[in-house]
Amino acid sequence: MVDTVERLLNAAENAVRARGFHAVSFRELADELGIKSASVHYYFRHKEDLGLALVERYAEKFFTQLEVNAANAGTPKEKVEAICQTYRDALISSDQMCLCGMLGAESNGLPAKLAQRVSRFFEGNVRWVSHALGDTLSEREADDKAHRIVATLQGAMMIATSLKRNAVFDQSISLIAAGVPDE
Amino acid sequence: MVDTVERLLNAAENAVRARGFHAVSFRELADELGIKSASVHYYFRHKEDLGLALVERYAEKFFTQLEVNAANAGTPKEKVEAICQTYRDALISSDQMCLCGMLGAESNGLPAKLAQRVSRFFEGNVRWVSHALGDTLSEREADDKAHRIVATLQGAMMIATSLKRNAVFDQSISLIAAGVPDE
DNA sequence: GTCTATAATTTGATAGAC
DNA sequence: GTCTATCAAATTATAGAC
Repeated sequence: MVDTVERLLNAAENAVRARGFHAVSFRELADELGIKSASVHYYFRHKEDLGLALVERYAEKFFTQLEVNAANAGTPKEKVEAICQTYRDALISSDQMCLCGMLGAESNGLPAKLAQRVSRFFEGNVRWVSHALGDTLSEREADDKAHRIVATLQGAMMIATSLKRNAVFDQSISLIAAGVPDE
Repeated sequence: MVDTVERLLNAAENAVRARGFHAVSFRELADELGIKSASVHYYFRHKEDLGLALVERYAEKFFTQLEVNAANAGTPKEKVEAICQTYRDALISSDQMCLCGMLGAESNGLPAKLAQRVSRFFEGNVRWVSHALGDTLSEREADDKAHRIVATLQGAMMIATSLKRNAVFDQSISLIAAGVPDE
């Protein structure tokens, strides 16, 4: 049997990405694992702790996978394609939007520390893209473009989820790489 | 004294845009208005009814304002600038993201009818932009571009909200109009 | 680690008086 | 239209036995 913490995080990530932080309860997660809600509290004393662990694990996995996808990317365009691919996998494989996209939307209703951790995820995203764009652009241009790319990826996931059509994601991001220098 | 329904919708829209549908309660809204939660149920029997009224009013206001902002827009570029301005006003004036952006994220956790109404909002958005792009583009190109523009606007609002920096919205969308035909 | 039991609060919702 | 009163269920969380 897999580690209980991991099973818990899996169930919680799934539930939060589908319905949001406030719509997920300890009891529901416990039921899914066949344990009691008191046992969930044993691993995560407060719901905020669970949220933090969730984002921590998600961010780690995301950036690790991003490095894998970008390993053979030389040009800025290839690097941007790599992050698009990383986002795409997150959506397509689970049919759910980004954990941080969900939590970012709910931001003002989350415990402060959790909201802050989520915003760090986005800062990391933007920094990665901005750096990937290379130095053919001014710092300001790269920063604007990076913000736009991350915003488009996140918005595309949300809208694809709402419309229940994953193809919308591909449509929305199809033109991203076109605007990026091919070296 | 303003109409109670309107005050209720104002309070609810504010709360939902800040924290999400599930994080808002009838009692909280009642307290804000100085009435009892039973009275809220008098106007909206079920929470789903409140949600539907919220989106209905939001969409109506949005598209009305969009037509106002686009009244003197001739070129595709000017029309796209008009929808960017409409989004911008929604974010800046209230420091909150789009009601439908929030509900779209929570989509899988909402009553089916409500989720469907939200998706209609996005379809309307995309259709408007696609039409605004004119016929210098192929239908497919216009559709892709429209999806991307709406996705970018929504994602930009979410990320600006998470980072608590409205300037991020302007940064993210600053390059949108540049890619649109100037006639 | 997992459980039972339970506390304290909140939630959506309804019945019925005024 | 607004209220009091109330319900049944759900929620986060804790104490303490095994």
